[in-house]
Amino acid sequence: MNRSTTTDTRTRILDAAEQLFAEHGFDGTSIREITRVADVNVAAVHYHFGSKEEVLRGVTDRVAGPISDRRSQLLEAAVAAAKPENPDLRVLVDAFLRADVEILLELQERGPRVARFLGRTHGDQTAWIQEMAREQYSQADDFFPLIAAALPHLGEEELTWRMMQVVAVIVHLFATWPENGVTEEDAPALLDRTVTFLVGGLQAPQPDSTPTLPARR
Amino acid sequence: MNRSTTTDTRTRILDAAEQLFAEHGFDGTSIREITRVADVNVAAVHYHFGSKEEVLRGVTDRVAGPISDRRSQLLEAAVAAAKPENPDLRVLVDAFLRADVEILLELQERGPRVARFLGRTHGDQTAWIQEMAREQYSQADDFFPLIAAALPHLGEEELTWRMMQVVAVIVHLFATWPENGVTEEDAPALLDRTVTFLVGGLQAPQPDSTPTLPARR
DNA sequence: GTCTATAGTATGATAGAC
DNA sequence: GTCTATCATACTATAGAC
Repeated sequence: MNRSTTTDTRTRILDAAEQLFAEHGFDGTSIREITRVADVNVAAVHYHFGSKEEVLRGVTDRVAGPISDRRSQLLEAAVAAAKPENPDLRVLVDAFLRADVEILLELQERGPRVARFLGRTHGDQTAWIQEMAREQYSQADDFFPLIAAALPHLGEEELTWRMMQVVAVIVHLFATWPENGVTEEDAPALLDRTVTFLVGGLQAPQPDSTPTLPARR
Repeated sequence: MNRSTTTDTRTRILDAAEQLFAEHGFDGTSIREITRVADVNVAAVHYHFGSKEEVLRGVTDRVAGPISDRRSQLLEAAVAAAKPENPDLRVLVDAFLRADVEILLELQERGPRVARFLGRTHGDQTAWIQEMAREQYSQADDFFPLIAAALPHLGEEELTWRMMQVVAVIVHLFATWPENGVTEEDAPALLDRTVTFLVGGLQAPQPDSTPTLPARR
């Protein structure tokens, strides 16, 4: 009773693609490599997905769903717990990142693979891949007004710029996720240090000089 | 008197490769695409460089030299100006980033191309590309002890981790460098906001929880 | 749904004339 | 140093039998 009899073709393709995209990126992975790892035929990939692009979309979809749900939960909880006039930035940034980390832990040995897949996909500079990645994390935008309220000293343009750097750090965190995974015990420390660094950057004073784009006055 | 008569083959190959690697990355660029843009023959690339890998190395070498020199100068200046017992973190981080930005400005219309090339190369997760990129910026390590002295409240492991995030932000800054470039007037504001964010993160308190790897006591 | 076979094209690299 | 021609291999994708 080996893997190829217990798991259906579509899932085996997704598993193989997830691993290979994580290791070598989209351009660095060929359909034929996927078929070799998945132990399926070339035609099977085109039957189930239609193209290499759609395989990437399939892998992304499978991963984004659970994370998205969890993030929504944590956002709701953060909103419920927040004192509207005195929002706690640390709690917000923590909730933002916690969804990913918790899902990665739940995925067990698949966690590192998914972490690096996310790092690769969100770090990719190819236009359509970037769009796809952002689409699937659009509800992350819901955090923006809350974080903005916690940082009243920042202009809107400055905050937007800083949030992009926050995302860059998180993406880098995933891209360099330890191959052996992160244990349940280590996760809180990882969250703690990351949130501490990001909150420090976010809370820095508004720079004196005029930003490149017109900031809110 | 067109370009192909005024510029030698080797340089035309480097120019084309720099542009294409910046736009599509290493895996996304083929030698034949390079030859089309450079208006040279396939064999010329192999004559001058030997392989696609060596072309990337050639582009990196050409770009790294001037930046490396400038960074050394700025480091020296920062050391000379520093009060040994009270080092100014902001000056150090500024000097670290300023070398790249100044060279990019001097490169004029080639600047955005080089910025994105650097972003791509340093963001690439492929092992040999990562090694190559780090090799060429090894003198960046000279900043470490100075920055460490300015942050005595951080354990060594925590500081190492934070410096990796600093580099990640800078790499992301380059990868998303505006296509139209950054004007001489905008550069100070860009430096200012980036340094402000990074210094904020670096100066955040040491996290309470035990880090993943043993920290210095 | 799964397979073989193959079309049609692109790839990195090299040999050898000039 | 530069070129044409070509090798050997890889690629995405599809047609058509079962």
